[in-house]
Amino acid sequence: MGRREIDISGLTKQRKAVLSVVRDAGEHLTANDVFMRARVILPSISFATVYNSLRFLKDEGLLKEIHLGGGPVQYDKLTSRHDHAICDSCGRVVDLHLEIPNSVTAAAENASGFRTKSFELILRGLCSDCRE
Amino acid sequence: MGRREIDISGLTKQRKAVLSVVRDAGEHLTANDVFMRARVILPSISFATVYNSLRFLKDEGLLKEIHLGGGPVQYDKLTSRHDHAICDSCGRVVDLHLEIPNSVTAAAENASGFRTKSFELILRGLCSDCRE
DNA sequence: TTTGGAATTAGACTTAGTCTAATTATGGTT
DNA sequence: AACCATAATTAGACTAAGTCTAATTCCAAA
Repeated sequence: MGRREIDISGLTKQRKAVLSVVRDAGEHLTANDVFMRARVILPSISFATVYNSLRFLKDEGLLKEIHLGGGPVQYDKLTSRHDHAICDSCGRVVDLHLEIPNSVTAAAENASGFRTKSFELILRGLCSDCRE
Repeated sequence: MGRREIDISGLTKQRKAVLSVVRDAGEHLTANDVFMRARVILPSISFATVYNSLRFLKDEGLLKEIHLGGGPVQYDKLTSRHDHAICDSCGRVVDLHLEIPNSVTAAAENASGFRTKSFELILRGLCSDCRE
């Protein structure tokens, strides 16, 4: 419904490089990580272009920004709705695919008076490694 | 259970000032807001002390840090578990008191293998003002 | 092939927060 | 009261992350 079609082939080579860096990464990347890796593909790419491209690609729905306490913003190739767990000790971030009941989001809309665009549950705790 | 007792009267005057600023505020404050207001009470207080005090008070459980996408960290006098809604357009943050079913947090622990210390649902959308 | 808008670039700039080293305050002991 | 050890505070330099600006380059359509 209403979701605009994206023509990836029409992206500039810089945007294609940035997108492929995020898509090829096994984990979430910071803007700086993306910059480092994009330079391997396209040595002349600038820092600002990486930021611009990440914003553009996010606005187009081709990738997702994740904002978690403390550190820098991370970029995620997984664009469908999902949640995150963060380890308080080592900072590891894990994707979670939780079913949040409609009753919860309905209550949230109701209580806030907001029109929901997205929602996310964030769990903070200790990962299995950090618990010993 | 096991929650250590806090003796507020034993706080330094700087920490008391910082705490009272957060407690007297109607809304969430950034560290800079706190600094500005604390200076009214205690003109000699330094920026670093505000940061140190906020960290100390957070560690003692006397206030809560809230990290939301983009902007600076905000400080909240409300220390019990609760959720937040953020307006994508004006940045307004509203506290929500949602009941998150145990089944959801259990699924999150299960899927992540994390030991949960806290969790929060963040709703992003448009507040009633910004929807016109 | 010119031209106008969009994208890119380099680098200065800003914001938010941390770190360090020197100083000051506090509580316990004699 | 004087002394000591420890903790807290201070000023200001520093860092990290990201934004902004102005000049340049690219590209598609006339």
